[in-house]
Amino acid sequence: MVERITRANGEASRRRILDAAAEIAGERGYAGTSISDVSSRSGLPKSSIYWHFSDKDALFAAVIEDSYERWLEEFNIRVSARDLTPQELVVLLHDSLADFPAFLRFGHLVILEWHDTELSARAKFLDIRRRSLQNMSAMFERTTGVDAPAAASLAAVALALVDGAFLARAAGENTLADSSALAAVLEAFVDRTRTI
Amino acid sequence: MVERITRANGEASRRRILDAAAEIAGERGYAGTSISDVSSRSGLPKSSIYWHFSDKDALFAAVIEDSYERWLEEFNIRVSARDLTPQELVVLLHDSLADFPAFLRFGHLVILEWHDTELSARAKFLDIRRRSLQNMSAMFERTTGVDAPAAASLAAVALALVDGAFLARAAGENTLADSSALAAVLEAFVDRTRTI
DNA sequence: TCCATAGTGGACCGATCGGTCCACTAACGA
DNA sequence: TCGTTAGTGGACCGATCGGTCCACTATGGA
Repeated sequence: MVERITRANGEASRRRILDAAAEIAGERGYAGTSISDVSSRSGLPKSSIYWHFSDKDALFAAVIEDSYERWLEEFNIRVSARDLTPQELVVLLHDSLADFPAFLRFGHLVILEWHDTELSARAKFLDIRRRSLQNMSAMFERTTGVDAPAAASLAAVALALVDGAFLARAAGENTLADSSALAAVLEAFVDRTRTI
Repeated sequence: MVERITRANGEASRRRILDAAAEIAGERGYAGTSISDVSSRSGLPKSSIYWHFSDKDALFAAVIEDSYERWLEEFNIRVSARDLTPQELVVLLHDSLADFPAFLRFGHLVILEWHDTELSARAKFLDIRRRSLQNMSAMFERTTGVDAPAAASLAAVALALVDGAFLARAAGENTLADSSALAAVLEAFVDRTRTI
């Protein structure tokens, strides 16, 4: 039995739905995004959305996964398999997220949004954050030479700075639009950590 | 003509509505909070809500203003009219926001949430942020002795750290639950700024 | 005491919500 | 060529949305 070839139309439609949903969800959050909105922005009827995804929860879980993968792909290109110092990493994170903001915008929203039933999208995003913190921590241990607890603290601070700067951008403030300020902060903190 | 005394019941109801709305809005955001939810949590009928507030937009604008004032009152007690260094301020901000999270939770949500019509709550929160940044900047100029641009950069970094740490707490991470890490970061950055 | 008014209770409105159903088309394998 | 199936179009569902309306109660001032 030959592997069934997926119809070109089906895959393309799934893409259009995910793109439209990611766009709107990054602007309005889970509760603020209606299936009808996704339908009209993607140009596909609601029945197509429910054919590709079982329900709203599953759709937005797929949106998180998909937009994360698309951002990660771009990010990995910029990293190009090097090990990075905290200040290098924070610059790459900041700049790549400024170019592909949909992923983190929706991510931040689902962190803050609670619902009666736990959202799959939220669980997925929290898992991505947890793994990212671990990766950053391990990398910082190698590139700065500090011990594991100090590296974990560095990672937490780096993530907080990136999140905070992203929020400031969303608020229309240009105070941290330049990533060099973040790098300077982390460099000072790394030096302080090393000398103690 | 004697000033008309407001009925005790009316003011108390307004309070209950604002408290209920702030609670739910901090969990679900603007779009995710329905007037029916506010009605049942406050125990007052919808007609009472619409008697006290003209519409949903006005209600949540009042929620931002009110929850800000209540947090600010508590914060000012802790500050006790001193001038603070960046590291002192960030600790007080972090801890007071951990104790009164409703204000910033909803604030972050309305930063990220967009709507067809600009939300009054969002505009109010952005204005509060702007004024806070100015106040922090002026204070840091006095307490650290750096020049105005450096003080503004310090304020932006301090705010980003507080926002980022708050988001990490909302995500259930305890990596930055202790505010001393934030203080250490800012102290290192202040020293670095001074010596340049 | 009696009227004016602040505020409550609840039925009700049209629009929209998430989701279902089913007829239908187009492309594929046999 | 023909039957199967992936995928589309659109009508439709009950529930809930933000908001309105109005009868009603309770209270304070005259």
